[in-house]
Amino acid sequence: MNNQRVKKYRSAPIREAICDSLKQVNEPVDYNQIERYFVQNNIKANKTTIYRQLDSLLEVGYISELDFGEGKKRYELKKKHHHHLLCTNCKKVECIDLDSEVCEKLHKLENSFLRKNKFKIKSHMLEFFGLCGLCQEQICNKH
Amino acid sequence: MNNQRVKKYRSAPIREAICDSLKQVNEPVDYNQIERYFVQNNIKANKTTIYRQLDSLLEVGYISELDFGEGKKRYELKKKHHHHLLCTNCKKVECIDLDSEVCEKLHKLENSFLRKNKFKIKSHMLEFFGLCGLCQEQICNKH
DNA sequence: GTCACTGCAAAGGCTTTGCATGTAC
DNA sequence: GTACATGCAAAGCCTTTGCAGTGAC
Repeated sequence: MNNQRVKKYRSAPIREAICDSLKQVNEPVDYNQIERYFVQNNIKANKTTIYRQLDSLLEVGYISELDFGEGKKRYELKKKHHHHLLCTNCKKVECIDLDSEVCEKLHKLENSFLRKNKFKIKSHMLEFFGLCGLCQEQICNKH
Repeated sequence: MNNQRVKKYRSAPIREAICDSLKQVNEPVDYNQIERYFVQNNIKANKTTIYRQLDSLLEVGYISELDFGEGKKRYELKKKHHHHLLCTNCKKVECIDLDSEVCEKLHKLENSFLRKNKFKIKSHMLEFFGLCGLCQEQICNKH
């Protein structure tokens, strides 16, 4: 039983433009931000095409898909495992690295799950929610 | 400036039924599972009403809303801070407690963000994805 | 000639909004 | 009589599907 479809990717301007748009920023972006990039750069593309090329990029593992519970997905270039800070006020997302001590603890933890819960961990998601510097100021000034 | 709307909740059978449905299970459930509970128990309720009462329950902090990137929300009775194991195959969600050492590390970390990134953490989300015991067996047997 | 790339229109899934009725306090 | 509880229909948002044309290999 061999399920591995071998898909031959061809040159695809839209796909490359999506990659460019993701390279522009250091944060996970949603569909709308990608569309905005296309408009600003005079690139015409259909919604369907963009979503399909995002799928292709996910398939080949060039990008990652993220969900912060906003009712939509975000995408970012795949890179070294990291985490995010999401400002619940302005919705800005920052990427952060955790110090290795914490990561090590998490990985040890994951192994222990296999023993205790018979659960084989494949990945985890650790995201932080709060207020970025700017929003803290703004909210304090309101009083 | 006082934004605090004082909402007086009245007796609401639908709201209570939602609570009952959540008490039945020890896992975060989605809208469909709540609806199924209603059908099974011969409770008639409109979709809108259910969603609105879920909002009310969120407002008063009786339940929590969760998002595992499934394109829908899950709800659970609010309880002591904990985390989840989500089986990527059968979609079952288990609640887990982390040992206090890990939690402490995470909280220390959160405080350090305020100093380093000027980011005031209000909450975090740590969820694990993998295969539950049953699915591991099933998938192994396939070969 | 197969299959990837693209577009258009439509549908699909989950959730929210608008409007209207009934009813508790 | 205000405002909460409920229902129905419709819309909204994000995403996917179906069908069809073009073009690369």
